[in-house]
Amino acid sequence: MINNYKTKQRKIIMDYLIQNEDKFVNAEDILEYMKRNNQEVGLTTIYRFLILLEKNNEVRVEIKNHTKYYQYVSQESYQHLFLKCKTCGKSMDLDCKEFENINMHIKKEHKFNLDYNTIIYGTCETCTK
Amino acid sequence: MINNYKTKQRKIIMDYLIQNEDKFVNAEDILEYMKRNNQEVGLTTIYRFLILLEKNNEVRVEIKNHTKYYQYVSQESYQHLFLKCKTCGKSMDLDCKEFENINMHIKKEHKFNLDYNTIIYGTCETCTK
DNA sequence: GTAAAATTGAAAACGATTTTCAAATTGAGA
DNA sequence: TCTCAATTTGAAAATCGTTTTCAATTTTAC
Repeated sequence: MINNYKTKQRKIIMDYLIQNEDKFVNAEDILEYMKRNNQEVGLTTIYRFLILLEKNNEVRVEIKNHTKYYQYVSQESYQHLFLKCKTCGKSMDLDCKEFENINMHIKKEHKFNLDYNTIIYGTCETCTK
Repeated sequence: MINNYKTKQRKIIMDYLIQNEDKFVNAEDILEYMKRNNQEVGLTTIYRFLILLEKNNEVRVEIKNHTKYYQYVSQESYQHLFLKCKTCGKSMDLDCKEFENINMHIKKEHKFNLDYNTIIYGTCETCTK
């Protein structure tokens, strides 16, 4: 949660990301929002800021068709596993309790510390049928 | 395990992937191997075959710096979680027994069927220090 | 053996992202 | 508040992995 929102442009981008916390958006989505709202933010600036957010673990990242999609993650200090259906895109957090078990097992037995905001892919019940 | 290896080109690519089962390789790696061994396989063919293998769940896929890397997975019918250190690249399968618990929990409580060969990222013990 | 289907590969196109570089903005210290 | 250094911005150009195109070749089915 480093203070990266000093400039007008970054504040606007952050607003958009927070407004759309429930979905994954890409640079183009952000640019279009800017245009619709007559905000002046260049595409280059958007890309640069997204890279910064990624480095700071403030977003989940997903790549689809050679395009990066971002989802803002509010509680930066809170570690998650995140389930996502490859078919319909539906997604959910793995509840904290179960996550702790998995995390502990992996830490103790496999000597790995899971990343923040890892996305695990699968297929949801509806799409499985 | 569909029979996609009818042609000379595909056989050579498969040989290379199986030889390098322990690492992730990209299209360029495969092309260079071809050149070194005076095999005639075009880059387009390599890309096309990799897309096919991905569709058939015969490879694990990882994207790094806008480049796709592939790792051949021998037992196609066997579902894995795969841990990978983001820093040093070291990786390992999550052992079957523990995986079953996680898989069951996710299936029952969250109504999700995990993908084959999902990669989970983290940091290994050495790199954490 | 023959026609249809699938595969190949060189070249061109694509397109998301990054780089460049000069101008504008912001921050820190006087 | 002024000043200079550091950071940020953005338009345009470059990058580069991947995909498309299309004609030629190979494979398959009957």
